[in-house]
Amino acid sequence: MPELPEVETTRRGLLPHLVGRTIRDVVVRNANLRWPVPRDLGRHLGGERVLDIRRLGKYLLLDCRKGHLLVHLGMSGRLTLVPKDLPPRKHDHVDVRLVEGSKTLRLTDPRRFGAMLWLDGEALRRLAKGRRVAVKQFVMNGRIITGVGNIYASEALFHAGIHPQRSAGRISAARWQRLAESIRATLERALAAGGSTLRDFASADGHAGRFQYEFFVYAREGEACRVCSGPIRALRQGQRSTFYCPRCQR
DNA sequence: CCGACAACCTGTGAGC
DNA sequence: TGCTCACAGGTTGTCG
Repeated sequence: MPELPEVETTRRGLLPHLVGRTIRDVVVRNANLRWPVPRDLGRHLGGERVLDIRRLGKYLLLDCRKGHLLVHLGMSGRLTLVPKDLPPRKHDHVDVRLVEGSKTLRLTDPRRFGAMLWLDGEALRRLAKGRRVAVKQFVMNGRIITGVGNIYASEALFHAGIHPQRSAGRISAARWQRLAESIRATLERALAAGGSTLRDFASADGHAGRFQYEFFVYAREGEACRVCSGPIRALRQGQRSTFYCPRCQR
């Protein structure tokens, strides 16, 4: 019966058992859910550590370094920790096995309206295929990626070495993967620094953020690139300012 | 823009 | 007991 309270209850139940744990591999017994479960899920997830578990609406996201495991419980799905040698029953479609410990994360779903997908650079590349919109506007599109705004789009593109005006559909798979990881890493570093304060942001206890001191490009027009020493440039895309290094970003 | 509806699939309970 | 039917938490895409 997974409506929001059920999904959130699942998230809270899994959190203390999964965060910090490393995934060994994945067993897909039946890939026929709402969308096919990727056969190579184990290749992506094997060796990845679960950094956090988040909920977006009724979707669950297991955050890892290289991507995110998206789970939807559909109409009849359950995500439970079971003893690792418990034999699978009829509707136990996927097991996510952990490196140490005695538990396995098991997806059960009789009606198979649920979903389990791996979100990474390759997923972004597929969404971007054929699209001529600039990559910066693409990553800021809330229907594609949630939560990437103007500052962090510029910073992440710099770290991925991608020019902000490049068409989203003209970026190679390897560079999409680099960008996906760079977005996650940039957001995490900014979070650790308490966010960025340009003029008005303050945290709940009234303190300014500190990430603005770690900017590589944002609001640094004319200053020296911290990597190549060339001048940082600015431009406008869709009424928003963009900062980039023309030498480091292609 | 909206609402209606179909599609995906299995299990359960009601009614005959 | 056994069969058929309606209906069940969700999401997405199409049609009017």
